[in-house]
Amino acid sequence: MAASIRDVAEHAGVSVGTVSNVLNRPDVVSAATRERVLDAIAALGFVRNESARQLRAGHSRTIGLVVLDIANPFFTDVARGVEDVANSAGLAVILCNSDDRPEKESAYLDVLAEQRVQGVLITPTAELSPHLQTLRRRGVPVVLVDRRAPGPDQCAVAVDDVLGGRLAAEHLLERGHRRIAFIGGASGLPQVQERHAGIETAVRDATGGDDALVVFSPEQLTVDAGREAAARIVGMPAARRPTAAICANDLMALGVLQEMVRQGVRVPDDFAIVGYDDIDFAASAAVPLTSVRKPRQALGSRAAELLLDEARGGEHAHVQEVVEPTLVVRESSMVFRDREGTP
Amino acid sequence: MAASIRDVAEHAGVSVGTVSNVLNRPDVVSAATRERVLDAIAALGFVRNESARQLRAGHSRTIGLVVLDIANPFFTDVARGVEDVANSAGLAVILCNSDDRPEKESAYLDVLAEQRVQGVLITPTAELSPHLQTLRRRGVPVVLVDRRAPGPDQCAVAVDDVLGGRLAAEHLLERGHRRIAFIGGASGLPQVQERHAGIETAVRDATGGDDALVVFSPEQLTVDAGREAAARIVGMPAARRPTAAICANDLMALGVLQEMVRQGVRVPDDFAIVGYDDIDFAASAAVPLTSVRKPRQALGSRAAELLLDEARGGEHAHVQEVVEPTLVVRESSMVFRDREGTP
DNA sequence: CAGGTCGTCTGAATCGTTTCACAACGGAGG
DNA sequence: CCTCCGTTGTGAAACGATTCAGACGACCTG
Repeated sequence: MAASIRDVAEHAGVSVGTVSNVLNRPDVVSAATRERVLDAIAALGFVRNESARQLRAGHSRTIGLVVLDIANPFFTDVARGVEDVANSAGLAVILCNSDDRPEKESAYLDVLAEQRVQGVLITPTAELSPHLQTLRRRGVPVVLVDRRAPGPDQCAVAVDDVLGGRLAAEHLLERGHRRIAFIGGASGLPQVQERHAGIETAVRDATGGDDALVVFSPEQLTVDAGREAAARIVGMPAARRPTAAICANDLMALGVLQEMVRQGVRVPDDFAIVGYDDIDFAASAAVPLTSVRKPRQALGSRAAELLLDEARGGEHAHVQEVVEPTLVVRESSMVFRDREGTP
Repeated sequence: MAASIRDVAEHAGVSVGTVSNVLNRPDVVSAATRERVLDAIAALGFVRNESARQLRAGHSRTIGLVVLDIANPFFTDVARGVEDVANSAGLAVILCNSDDRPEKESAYLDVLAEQRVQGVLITPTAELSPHLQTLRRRGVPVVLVDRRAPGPDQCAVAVDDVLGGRLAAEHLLERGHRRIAFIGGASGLPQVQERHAGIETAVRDATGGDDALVVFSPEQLTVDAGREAAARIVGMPAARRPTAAICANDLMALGVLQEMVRQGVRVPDDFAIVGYDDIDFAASAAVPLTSVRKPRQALGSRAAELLLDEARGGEHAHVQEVVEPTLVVRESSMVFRDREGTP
């Protein structure tokens, strides 16, 4: 059906080797011949067959990216960072969505192995899949994204989530909150556990105990889960009810915000909310969300750079980067006096 | 490096043909031999080489999906629909983001052609790229998503955006609005133009003229663009200032909402907003957005089904589907009396 | 017992590209 | 005129899986 390099060769009256040279090393072929070959290519509508190239080369010109939740804008921003770097290196990205489910993750890792991707970028589910180990044993570089490496034999670009949790908690504690909810997930993601730990430390430092912290662990880290948690908070007796919440991600924070508003709870006057990730929608919520900012796109591009370096071969020093998040204070956690500038 | 089918054959003491049979037609090989081959596969950690399969097969086991803006949750929802269908057919999806730029789109179409994808799903930029025609001439099925087909020789799953625009406009007109802004894009996307046309019709039917409609055409359909348009609206003299806006998508609507709130304009009491697409974030905005709902995920899955049907070969009747959107009324367009239930 | 059938396995051809050793040619230098 | 060299171009051997015609027994049937 499709024209092959051989058809082009015949049409141009040269050998297949020459056509290949025109394609890959145009300088070694004379201008006249090159012209003829190029004409033939245009005439036949020839398009290189990547499969054949890859077969010969032993590897493909793609990398895999496996994320936890494609519906979370955090990950689309990461993906964009990855894409930019990969594209300028002439690589395509195969984007896979594990939905935080180990089976889906494993299935995708198998697909990527069969595709002979040059490397895999992954924000893994709670447990590191054995398929990841297998991949690495086969010599496929794997870089963890938004997750610390388990050892020094692997690259990772992570965020200091203990610090992130601490920043969020200290911010609320400074504003006088003494009953704070942490709305995290039950999946056991270390990122979330670290945030929890950071919050606990800050709370303990400020109050001398854990009593000020109420933990909610919904199944998933979604907007709906945030809504439900908010409903439960509103239903608590006033004496024990938290006055603020730190959410494990902005999706949940938006859910909390929405439910609070729906129930007539004023944000931030009656209830303060701090999110995590600082996705764009956090700033565009009608009550803009205070959030712990991670460099979303940079996370992706940096991880991709490390992956490409490792894939390029040569000496490669594994790097475990941990970037520090910052707190972006917006209206959702400002008590009224702050807005007015009076003490 | 990696074990090939030949290594497996040697290790198991059989021919390569037999190994291939174990992989593809396990029933034609005796249980004993199958066992031996399976053991060898496990022992060597053999993983099929997709490139070789594809080369032989003449096509890959992937489809391409090209979207206008991966940061827009509308498209991630579409992508999820595509993914579900593709995965259960054993196909992988290569997700490409054109950013509404024809050059990027063309570049990605070239990549997809080289990958010998089984088909391409695309929400194209304003002009249909010649690369699309080329693809189709090469026999690669192309299905348009959220865009009408230019002719009957092609599948498409579109939305009746004239109706969508009309629904949005009638809703506002019924509530008494007589100066309405349409915040669309300058890129010339037919979807947006149709919405515009539907709005114009409704306005003309209700008021007998075009005077009630003010059109804004920002460069892009983003949150920021929405914010800027809102700022311009607020800056207009009260006599000419619209009392409501219909936005070409929810991203812009969220931007408008945010800026209005920031400027102290009450939504919906002082200004009503209607978005388009009904992304999840529309409902979770603190002033929940009225929006024109499109079946986002279904759009993707239906398009993928059509593509697979066409790719499967056999007789395939091209289908141009046009689904009807519905208006989801939420708070952002409810005037106060509506909320209270009084006329 | 010849001939046929069935189940199982083999081996070679094939897909389209890249790569590399080598051939052909022309010109420069001796 | 011969040799040497650089420039171009050739052609065949990979890469790894699939497929298909056919080999080979074993078994059945008339």
